[in-house]
Amino acid sequence: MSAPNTSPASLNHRHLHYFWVVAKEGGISRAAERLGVAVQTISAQLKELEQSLGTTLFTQEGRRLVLTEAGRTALHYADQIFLLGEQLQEALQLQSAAASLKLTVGISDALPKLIAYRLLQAAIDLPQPVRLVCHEGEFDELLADLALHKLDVVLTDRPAGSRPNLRVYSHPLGECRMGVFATAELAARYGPGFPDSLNGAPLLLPTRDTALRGRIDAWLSARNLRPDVVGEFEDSALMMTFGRSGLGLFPAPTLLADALEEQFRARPVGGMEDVREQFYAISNERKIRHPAVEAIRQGAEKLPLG
Amino acid sequence: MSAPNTSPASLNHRHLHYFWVVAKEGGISRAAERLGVAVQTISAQLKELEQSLGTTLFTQEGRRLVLTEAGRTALHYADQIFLLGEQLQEALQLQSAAASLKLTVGISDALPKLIAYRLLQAAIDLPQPVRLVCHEGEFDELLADLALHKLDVVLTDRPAGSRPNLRVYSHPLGECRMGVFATAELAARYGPGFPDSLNGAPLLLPTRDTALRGRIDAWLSARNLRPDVVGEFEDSALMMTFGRSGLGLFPAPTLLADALEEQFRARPVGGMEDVREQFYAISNERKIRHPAVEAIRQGAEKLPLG
DNA sequence: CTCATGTTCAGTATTTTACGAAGTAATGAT
DNA sequence: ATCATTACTTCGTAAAATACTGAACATGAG
Repeated sequence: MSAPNTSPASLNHRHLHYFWVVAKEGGISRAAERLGVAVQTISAQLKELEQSLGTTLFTQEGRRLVLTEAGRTALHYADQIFLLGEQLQEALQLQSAAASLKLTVGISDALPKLIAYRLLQAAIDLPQPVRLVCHEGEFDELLADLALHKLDVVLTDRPAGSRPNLRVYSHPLGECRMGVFATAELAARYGPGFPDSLNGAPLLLPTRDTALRGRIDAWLSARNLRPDVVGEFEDSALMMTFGRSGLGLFPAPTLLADALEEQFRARPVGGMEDVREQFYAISNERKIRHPAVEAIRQGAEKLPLG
Repeated sequence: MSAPNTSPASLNHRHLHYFWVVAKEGGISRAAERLGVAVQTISAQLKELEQSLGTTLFTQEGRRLVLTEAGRTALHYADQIFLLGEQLQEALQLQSAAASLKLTVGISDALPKLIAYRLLQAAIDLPQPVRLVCHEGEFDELLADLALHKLDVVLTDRPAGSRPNLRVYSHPLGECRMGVFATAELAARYGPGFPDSLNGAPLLLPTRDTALRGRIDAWLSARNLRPDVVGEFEDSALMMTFGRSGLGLFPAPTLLADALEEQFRARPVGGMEDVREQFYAISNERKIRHPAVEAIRQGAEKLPLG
């Protein structure tokens, strides 16, 4: 319970400030001039301060005001108080200048790194500097970290289903058409006759627990295609790395065609109509408060993802 | 034309106080309860503080407010600032409690000590404790010290005449009838036939530079009395001490009859009609500001001096 | 004496602070 | 899922604190 307010009504900073300036300037008129305030005002406020403190701060000696003993004591404290006030403002100014916004983001393994990069670009491009901390991991782990506030946001390829104990919100960021890619050699062999050419073709796929895998399986079976699944990967970057070595064809966002050519020497083999990879930002709040996360969401709207 | 305002508008103490309490209480609602104001008020003032500081101090995490890094810095300073504020008030409270009012008084030699004591009684009896510093001396010396602010007031038996370079003000305190006193033996001898018995009687008198001496001389000559002036004294107490030894009769305020009997074994010999000793307080100010001096002046009005 | 400084007062304007009502979010219970 | 609860915000207006004008007055200094 709050104590019976032994603490005397906290002293008025404005009054103290006037007192301080008057003491520094050595007179009410000069203080009034410096403060841009009428002398009567200062005189009255000084009186109120003296009343609230229960002491007289100045005595009129001759034609000038002279600090009393109590006044000198008060001035001593006021000096320190206002010094601290200035230091506080300086400290925060420095801090905010140096303080880049910190964005701790979890990136789902299944999300192509390049997509993640393009999404995060919006945050990096914010006027204020952003310090990015990226964690990669499995979807569930990331959600757990998010709930514990160890992450500000999770970027992933699917919304967070309704979970009993987890209160998280999925913000759709967009989607992107998928295609099949491979090394130039494999592309030359399987490109013609696509998609029928996929029958028996060596194919790398995401693991079954990803959103994308289900859509690809559906797409294949709708066309009665039976590729030879030579590898399954949780991490799409790992899949592409294997694909680069010529182990098999692999699915990827068509959007990334150029980047895949450059980084993985991969050529497009064919498009997978209807199969789209979706992207979500998952946060703890229905309404996104973190400015960098909001930047990501807004940036995604304009991004040519699909 | 708002200048770049290098000097940051001095931060609002009230805002900072609200921030401080919110941080301490861990929430706006609890802070509002403790401060006895509405939550909206605090919320708004917090926003203004954040704006004025250019940083956000709290983030809403779930349903509670959590200090940001800047907020923690600000809290650190606020702690010190409000600690100082409390200390300031405490210090002044102690100081004013212990700080007895200091009254430096000059007492003219010619003024009877007992009169001085009775005059000062009013100051001593003030509700606030008074620390008395008494200086005795000659009238002119005391006036000089007064002008130098080494004395708050001079108690004397005459007003300060208009002096060219001295700006002092005489406040009449009252007057008191005079009588002639002596040891029991002398009183028995000279009492009968008073005042004619004074002819040839051994008499002690104040020196010629006192106000009282002039009046006594006038009184004597008006009655054609020629006493034998066996001693002149600047200090009335010294005169009475000699009188106590039986050296001669001496004048004194009739008011002090009881005290003279007790202290100096002196008996009244007779009264001196028309001779009165007057008392004045001399100060540097036309209007008395020193509360103890004012108490003396007021106390003298009620005192049975005459 | 005059000038500079400070006090006091009355009446009014401006700024700051406060609050009621309504709204948004997150949370926990049914 | 729906709903009440808690916590905070926003908006518009009311109350309070602060400031100003203008004028009279006190006092000490030159």
